[in-house]
Amino acid sequence: MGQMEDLRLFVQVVASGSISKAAAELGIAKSAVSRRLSLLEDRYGTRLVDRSPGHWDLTETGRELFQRASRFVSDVDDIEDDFLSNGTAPSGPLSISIPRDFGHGFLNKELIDFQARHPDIQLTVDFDDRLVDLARENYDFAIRITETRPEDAITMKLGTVEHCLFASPDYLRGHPAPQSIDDLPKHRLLHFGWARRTVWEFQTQKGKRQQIEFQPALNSNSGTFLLDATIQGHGISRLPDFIVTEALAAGKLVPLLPDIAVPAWGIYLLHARERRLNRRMRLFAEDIRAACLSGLGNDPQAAAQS
Amino acid sequence: MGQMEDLRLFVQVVASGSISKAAAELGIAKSAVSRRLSLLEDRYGTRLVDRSPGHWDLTETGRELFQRASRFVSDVDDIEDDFLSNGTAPSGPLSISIPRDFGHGFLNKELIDFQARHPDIQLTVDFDDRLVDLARENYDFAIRITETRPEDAITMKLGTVEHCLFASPDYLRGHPAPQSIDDLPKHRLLHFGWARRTVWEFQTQKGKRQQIEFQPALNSNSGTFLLDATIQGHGISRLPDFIVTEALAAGKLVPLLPDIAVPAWGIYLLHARERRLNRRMRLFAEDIRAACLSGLGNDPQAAAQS
DNA sequence: CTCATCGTTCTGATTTGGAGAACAATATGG
DNA sequence: CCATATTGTTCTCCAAATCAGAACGATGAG
Repeated sequence: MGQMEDLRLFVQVVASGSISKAAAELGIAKSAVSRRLSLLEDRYGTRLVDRSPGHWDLTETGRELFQRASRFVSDVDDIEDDFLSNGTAPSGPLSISIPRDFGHGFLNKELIDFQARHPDIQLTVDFDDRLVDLARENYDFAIRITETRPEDAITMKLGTVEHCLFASPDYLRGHPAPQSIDDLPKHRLLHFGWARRTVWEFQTQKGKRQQIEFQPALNSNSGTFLLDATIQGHGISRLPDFIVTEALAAGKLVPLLPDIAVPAWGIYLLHARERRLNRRMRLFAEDIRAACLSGLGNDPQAAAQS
Repeated sequence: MGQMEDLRLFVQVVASGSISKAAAELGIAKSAVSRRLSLLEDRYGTRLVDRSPGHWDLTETGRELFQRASRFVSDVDDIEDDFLSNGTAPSGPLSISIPRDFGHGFLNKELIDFQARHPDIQLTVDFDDRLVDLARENYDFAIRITETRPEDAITMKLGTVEHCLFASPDYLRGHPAPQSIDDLPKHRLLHFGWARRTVWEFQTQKGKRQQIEFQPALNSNSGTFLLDATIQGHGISRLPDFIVTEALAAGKLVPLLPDIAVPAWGIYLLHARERRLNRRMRLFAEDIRAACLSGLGNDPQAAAQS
């Protein structure tokens, strides 16, 4: 980063009125915002914001810095806007591999919008749940939703996916809803993936981690398939929010153990290690990142992670 | 870095009129300047400078960007100037360990100037050739001049020190000057360091690496001592430029094999791995780095490395 | 008094950017 | 016309910077 970027962050922080809010708006951790503000204050040898939990007060120096820095920050934004549109339209191929369910359920609109904004980019979207070999199969990007960060590519974390436990009302008529995590193995559990026996991990309201080990009643790599199976009363599944939105709204599914937290999976944007980002890739990455940050416009209530 | 810093670099490049000159003025490699300019052009999707070896032409777009970016860059510089002086004067202890010869022969003026500029900083300068233990001995910084980068600390490379071979005219009256690297082992060689047998490495004009192995006639860790010994005709030594400047000017020493290159040693600024830079350290590091970049003002002819 | 939320600090991991080598391109001088 | 020097470009590796996330302290509200 640089000192100019620090001034821009300062302007953002003051405009937000809190470190936590600024972090959410910027899409970075609040520890990073706190740290950079402190470094700026250290650099200038003076406090710019008097703050503590529940207290926020811009100092006289901070007020003056905000006033002066705001002017050039908007100058820079104007320059960026003008020159980003001033050049030739980006063109050429851009190929993305996206998990089927996530793509259809979450990114369709965004992908179409991106194509509309950049008609000269030849966008290829491959809906595929395989772990593609980015370099060999010549993808620019892949999106993956996993519990652990992929290690064989350069990854950008776009956000997280919350999971919940669901069952249909029909299933629950024949099997009383579980009252605790320990009750789960007594049920028919539908697992995303392939495993003869597997482990689901949870976090209780008190922060205690707990696992269950079980033999899945059903295995599949299709979230849509698992959704359908769950709706038809085949058992309890653990599914990401974006898959179940409609079924929940229609009353076809019921959330279970809502006080239990399922560790979120990360949404990662991957590209091959040796691939430097070109302009199309950068535009796509920025759009996708912004979309995930704002909850993809589909659900403005979705809060940015912090 | 960030997009604002890239615009600042662009302004600097245009003002310099060449990538090589801008690199020298910025104190970074020309590959880095070339790279960042290309990335900026890639980002805006248009050429900002038409350039090739010997050719330099600002495009229309580049001209406009330069004009607009120049304004806010000077705004930012004004803010930096005002706010850096606006705060309380930096104060507190700052302790540095510096090799004796390098410190006395090269940094005295700079250290005094630094103290004058920051009277509230309690500067402690320890002229010591030992490899100090930064953390245990509580130094903020150490400066070291070595062939290889120190690995047990965080290092910033300040510059390089050129070495040459020297002898006194008196010595050369009794021992004909070496005509080639192969002639060297026939001479009495004075070595900086401690070694029963050691190796000196050279690079011929054609880029070929060549070594000699020999038993030093004299070992010492004091450049001053080796200088005196060389002046008194005890043999041939390999010494850094900053030690021999006066003796050369006075005709007390004669350079040998001037077409032969001695691999330069690096000047490194070290601080303990677990030590975060405080304001005093940062000010010192910036001053020292700038001083080394400009050849320490003692020799304006010294060109910046590139 | 307890709980929730905010801000801070620390550590490990990840990303970014620079150094340097190698090479291509171009201009100049012999 | 050829050789050399200098500039600009590209690539790879490594160092440095920065971020994420965990843990903890502080503060306010109920």
